[in-house]
Amino acid sequence: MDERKTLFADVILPVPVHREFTYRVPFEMNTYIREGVRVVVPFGKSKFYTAIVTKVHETVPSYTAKYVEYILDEAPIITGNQYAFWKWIAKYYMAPIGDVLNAALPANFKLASETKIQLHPDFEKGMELAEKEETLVETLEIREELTLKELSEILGIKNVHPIIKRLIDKGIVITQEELNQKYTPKKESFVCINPVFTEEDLNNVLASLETTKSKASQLDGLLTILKLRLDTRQEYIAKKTVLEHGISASTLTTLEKNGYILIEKLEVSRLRALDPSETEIKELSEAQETAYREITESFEKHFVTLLFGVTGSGKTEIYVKLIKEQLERGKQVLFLLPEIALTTQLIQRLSVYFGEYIGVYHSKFNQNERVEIWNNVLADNPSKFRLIVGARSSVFLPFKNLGLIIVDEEHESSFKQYDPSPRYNARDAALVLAKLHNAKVLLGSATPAMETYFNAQSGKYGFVELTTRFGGVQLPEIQCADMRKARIQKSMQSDFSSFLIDEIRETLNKNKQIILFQNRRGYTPLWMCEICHWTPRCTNCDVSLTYHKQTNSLKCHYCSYVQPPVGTCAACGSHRIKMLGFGTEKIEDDLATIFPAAAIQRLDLDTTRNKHAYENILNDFGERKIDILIGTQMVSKGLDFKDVALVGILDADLMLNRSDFRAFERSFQLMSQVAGRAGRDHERGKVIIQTGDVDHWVIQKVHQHDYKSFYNAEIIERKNFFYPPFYKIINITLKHKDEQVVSSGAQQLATSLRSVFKERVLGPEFPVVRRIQNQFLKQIKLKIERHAPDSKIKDKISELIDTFYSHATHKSIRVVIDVDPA
DNA sequence: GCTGCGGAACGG
DNA sequence: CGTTCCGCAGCC
Repeated sequence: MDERKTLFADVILPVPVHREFTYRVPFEMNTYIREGVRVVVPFGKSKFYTAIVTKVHETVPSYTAKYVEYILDEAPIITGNQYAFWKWIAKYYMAPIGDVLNAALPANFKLASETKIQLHPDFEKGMELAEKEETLVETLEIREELTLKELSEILGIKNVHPIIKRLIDKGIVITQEELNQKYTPKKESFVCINPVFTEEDLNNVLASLETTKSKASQLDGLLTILKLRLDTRQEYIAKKTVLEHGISASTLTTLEKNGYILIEKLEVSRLRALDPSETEIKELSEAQETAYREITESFEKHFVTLLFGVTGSGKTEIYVKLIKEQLERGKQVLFLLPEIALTTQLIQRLSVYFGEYIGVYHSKFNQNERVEIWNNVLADNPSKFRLIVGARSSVFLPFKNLGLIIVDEEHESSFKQYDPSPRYNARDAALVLAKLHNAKVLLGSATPAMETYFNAQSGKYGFVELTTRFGGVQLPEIQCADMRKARIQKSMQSDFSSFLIDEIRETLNKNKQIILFQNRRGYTPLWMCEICHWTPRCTNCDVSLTYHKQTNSLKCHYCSYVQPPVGTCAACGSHRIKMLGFGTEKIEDDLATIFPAAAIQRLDLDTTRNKHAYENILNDFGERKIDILIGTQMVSKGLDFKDVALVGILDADLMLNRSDFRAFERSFQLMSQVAGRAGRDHERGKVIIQTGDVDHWVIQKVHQHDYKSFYNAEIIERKNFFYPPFYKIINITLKHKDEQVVSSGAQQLATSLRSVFKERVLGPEFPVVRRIQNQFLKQIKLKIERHAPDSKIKDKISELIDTFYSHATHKSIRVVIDVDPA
């Protein structure tokens, strides 16, 4: 009787919707349906999607549910902990659960159907057709099937549905939903000795081959395979390997034909095995040893601990020891890093210790590779991928047995995702993940986020400090170049102070390397008519265009708008257009004129578009093929090169004058991190900061390498102005193409929020850039007390936004919510 | 009155 | 998100 029960399944669909959907389970699936498996379900009029089952129950819904089409997995591919984690992300960051699913699952786990158009099998020519119908039929005769997108391109029509409907009615075409399964295992050829042969048979075969000269290559081949089998202790030898040993493919074919060997295609992993090695962990220095011991002790009392260690203090070795200990206990470890720091440099360092135990997971990995890592983590495979080193999205892997999460460079803003939704912070989410697994968290940084240091100070987190640089190298000597003075004295050479130029020259003479940092790409960010102050602006966004010399074009950094440079002022017709400001491109250019003999390379978004560009540039720098590296933020992270003797920060004011509440925190972090690139080996490095405000307190703190006193000063500001860590911020941005609509909408939403949250509501205001991609923006900020009931507040906000949307005039306004903005 | 477009509603 | 429905503008 049990079999006849009517079951229903609640599922999450990969669409940006907040709720789950209920489907009916066909009886024959009753024994197979379970929580955490993927199912294929119809959704809407004609689509099929992969969905995740979250609950199987018998509650009959108030509507007639559609049936589950089929079940894709025998066993769950997501765990109960993961579901809880997804729900937390959705709730805390106010994101649709479908968006969380999309972020969490590798794309190849999802299959979606796509509508394809085909000619009706009974269609015969001769019918009277309209021009567009004729074109379509002709194309289908050649192409057989077309997607809706292709069709719309061919016909030059945006809405193709009416045409298709007409053609279906006339019996000319049919539509078909094609499901595309994406994950395919990778296969390679392997050879093995035919297992029917006993040892004795084999000897006979060898002996017989030996007697005939013409069979020498066969003998050679067979012996090679036998040797490889002995060496590797594997029955199956990769064909590739045999070929590398000088055996020809034709020999192998002959051996197979004679029945001596078998050649088979076997599934292989796409994941390159890292060179395993049995390196003993480097002896920790006394300071490291102490820190290690303190962390272990701290973990007994605190579930999160901050490791505050100056740049170059050797945090990695401490991590290694902690990871090793967890692995020995049979636990999984997650090591989170900002995307950009996931360079081969660090992975190689770790692979020396952990070899095959490491799985690397980040955006440059293709979808098939991600599925493989996923499956291995899910299986809690005891010999593979025990340690996941990854960027923010690796918090979504199906951990079963997590013992420790390390978040290195925890202050990095790139742990926060903005686009697409969910707008989550992987560092904060990691804490929740760890809690679910009863695992420990170690946050590491030389310049902790204000929130983190605050929590460590208040005793919420454990705190361990590492104050000396590894090997006793001194922190770099930091000096300021007073740009205001330099400009008055006219001692500038383009955008460089003579002080910096002299230092660069001296460094080059000493045959050392230089890193120059400027947080702005392109050539010049601003062109201005000297007569009337007109500047070329983007037609879609409210920003001025940046000149890129490389492409000789004016580009918008907010949308893809590009236009040729202008020679005359569009407002007054004058030809006197001057360039203001400077980006990495201009620095590269000017420097090449001043130091024609130096090898100069730029490292920014524009030079790292290709997959391996970043790696290649770093390799060249490591091999001393580059003397001067000029870059944006990219140069501030994880670069570890011993011959860098000088670091120049070209425009500190640019960072300090930004209008967001984290401007000082970011400036301090960025400058300290860039400075840390200097003098990583024996010699003390030098850092020069160009600024118009040498007395600026933040610059003073950077100069003194004094994070704590920076923190103590900044924390007062945060308290006085109701900012984190004392208050949590929620940004609500409204977008609409009509400025009037967005303004009045924002005003009304702010009023309704204010009725509940009172003075915690700020705005609405135009953000710094008030129009992006032809959408006007208005921003409302909420500042909520740290200890306020989070869940209740978010429910209330959602409710108010729902009410807001129920007004006809607001339906076309897009509302974007960003919780804890970076 | 037809066609094509864009906005809004909705999916189970 | 993708589809569908609906109202509207432009056109003959």
